[in-house]
Amino acid sequence: MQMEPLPRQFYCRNTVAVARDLLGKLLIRDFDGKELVGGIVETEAYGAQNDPASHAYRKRTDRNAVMFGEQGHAYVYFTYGNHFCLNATARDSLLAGAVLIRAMEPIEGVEIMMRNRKTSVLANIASGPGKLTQAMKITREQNSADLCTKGELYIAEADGKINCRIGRSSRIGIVRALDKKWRFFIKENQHVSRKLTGK
DNA sequence: CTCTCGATGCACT
DNA sequence: GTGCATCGAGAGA
Repeated sequence: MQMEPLPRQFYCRNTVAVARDLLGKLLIRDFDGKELVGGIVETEAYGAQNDPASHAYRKRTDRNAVMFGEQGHAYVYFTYGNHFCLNATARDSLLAGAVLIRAMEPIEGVEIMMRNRKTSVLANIASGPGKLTQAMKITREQNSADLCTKGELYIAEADGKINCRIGRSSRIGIVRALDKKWRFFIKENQHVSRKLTGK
């Protein structure tokens, strides 16, 4: 697949708008000479001082530093003792911001993803933030990677039109700022939306 | 099918 | 010491 990365400009906008617009884009991982590709189907926006649920709510630290840096970079963090989560940094006028990429639909390199995930059930390959990073072998090593250049990890426009309905809700797995409807997902993917909302 | 609960490591208080 | 932007096994229905 020959795909051009999304321009830096794309990420230099309101974080919530970027989260919505990342739906349907392609996440591309160059791993060990193989290309792993997935279509993004679920995202969440995280802000700065305006967002009590964000890692960047308080101050800049070693962990969240990337969220305060240039837009269009990967912010990867480790959580719950087992999992990595992938974000794309994005913001306009705020101090910090990022979009959590929660789920994707495997498109290319599916065999390798199955091996990484130790399952052959397609709907279980990347239907969650921890699963997605496991399928694509994304770890802290990819933290701060530039998503706007063709490298080990980037995001590109998909071919053709994405014809789908977009759903919106509170964010998952947090207890603060539940009034903010900053989670976006492609409705057609019932596996993903059902599993992750628990409904 | 749904729900509960333990694992597990690290950032931050 | 506390609390996670989670996952999957296992139990119950």
